[in-house]
Amino acid sequence: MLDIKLFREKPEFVRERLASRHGGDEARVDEVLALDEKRRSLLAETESLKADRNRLSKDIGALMAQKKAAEAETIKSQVRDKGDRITVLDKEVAVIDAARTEILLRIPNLPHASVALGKTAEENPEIRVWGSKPAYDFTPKNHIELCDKLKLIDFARGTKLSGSGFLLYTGWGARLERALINFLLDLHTTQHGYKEIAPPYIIGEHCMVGVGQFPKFRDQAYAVQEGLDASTMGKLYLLPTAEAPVANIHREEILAEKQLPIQYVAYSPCFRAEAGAAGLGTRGMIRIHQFDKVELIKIVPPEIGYEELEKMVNNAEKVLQLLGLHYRVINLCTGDMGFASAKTYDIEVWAPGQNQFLEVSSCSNCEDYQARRMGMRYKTEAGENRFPHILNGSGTALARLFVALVETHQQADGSVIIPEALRPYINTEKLSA
RNA sequence: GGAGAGGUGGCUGAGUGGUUUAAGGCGCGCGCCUGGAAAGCGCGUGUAGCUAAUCCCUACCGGGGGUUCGAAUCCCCCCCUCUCCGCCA
Repeated sequence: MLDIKLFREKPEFVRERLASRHGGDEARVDEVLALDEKRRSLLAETESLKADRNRLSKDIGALMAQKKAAEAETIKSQVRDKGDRITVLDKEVAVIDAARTEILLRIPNLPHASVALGKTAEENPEIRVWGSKPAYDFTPKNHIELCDKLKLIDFARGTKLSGSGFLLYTGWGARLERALINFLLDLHTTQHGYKEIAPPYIIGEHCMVGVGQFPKFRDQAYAVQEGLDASTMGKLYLLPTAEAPVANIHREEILAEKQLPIQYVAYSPCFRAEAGAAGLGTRGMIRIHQFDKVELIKIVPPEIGYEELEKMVNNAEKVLQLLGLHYRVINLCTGDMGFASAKTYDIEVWAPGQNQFLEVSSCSNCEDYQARRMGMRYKTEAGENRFPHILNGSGTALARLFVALVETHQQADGSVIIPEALRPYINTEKLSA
């Protein structure tokens, strides 16, 4: 969440930056400020009453020790009234506090100054392009046809098991998926300096709040089971991305500066309800309820947040380069950015069978927005506690990578050539029927 | 799932209703001492809120609620850890 001090000190700035996103949230700035002011004045009154009470209670203690029970009783009756008033005020403060927090949790991060102003995806600046669209002397097939013919995926039976939006990988398809996961994990651990993490796939609500999924996007998550809620965890949910557990690893901790930067890489399946999303219900692998992803997380001092973001994008690009895939990097404009992000690069890979670019990676610097929600800080050498920048990026998403791979490297006869870099993981040079 | 024991600062470990304003120790920082160091001695050493403020004040002893003038301490609910039993890949 945003720093409440920023609202007090630069309300105009906050309004303007919020308006540059989807718009609408800037109206909440005044609500926050009104609640904050109310809260502080109540707090001042409550705390001075508490100070009185503490002092008088101490006097009672002293009188009791001197066996002056009658005098003690006199003071007690005075204090009792203060106590009643304190109870009332405490409740008022709690209500206002909860309301203020509720609003703050629903206000998105502010876009970084370098982010282009814009409303829709059409206004996202293209940053760079790698390679070019591959040429074919035949009409390239789409992945659905290729996967059917090569029996990599059994779309019909996947739907039979779990409904539309779920995939059943079979034979070489399952093998290819596993090979890609291992390839990605090895690349990022051995070449890019990330530490491998295998997180739980079922996570507490507080993790979802921490990364900014909740409360706003609650309807996009799969809840595991009613009645299994724990008081400190809240309900349990299937993770929508490994970002949720992994970014939260150090929540409520104070890290030492020398521990930073921290770099984690984690494979996990990702579960998304995709309520109301376009493109679901159609066949294929582009938008599904469960897909695999290898996620990159960095926790870094604010000074290097943006250089680290550039490095992270490069780390993700390396995947596509090694697999011989054509892609472009775009910078999301203010109106197209995700909730918690201050700056986001998307990587889109070319899928010849679809004749379109597919988003396979989204790399964001959330600055201290998530760290505040999680209570994650680090102590500098000078002894100051600060919020670190938390970055997340896909390195990369699997189902669409699978699509781009088979569509790009397809041959006239419907077979698929496996790129050199992937062969150690799959033990074949070619997938054929 | 059942039974029992626990959860206190960076660590260790006291504390069963009132000089606890969380003792003592370790660690860490500063100072004294020293040719220099060790030892010794002295002072300091959590988080957050409020604030012009490192002063003061308020809150925080796993989490939440309650009793009381006053709760680390008493009561209730929950979470977690450990040991044993049960179940189990």
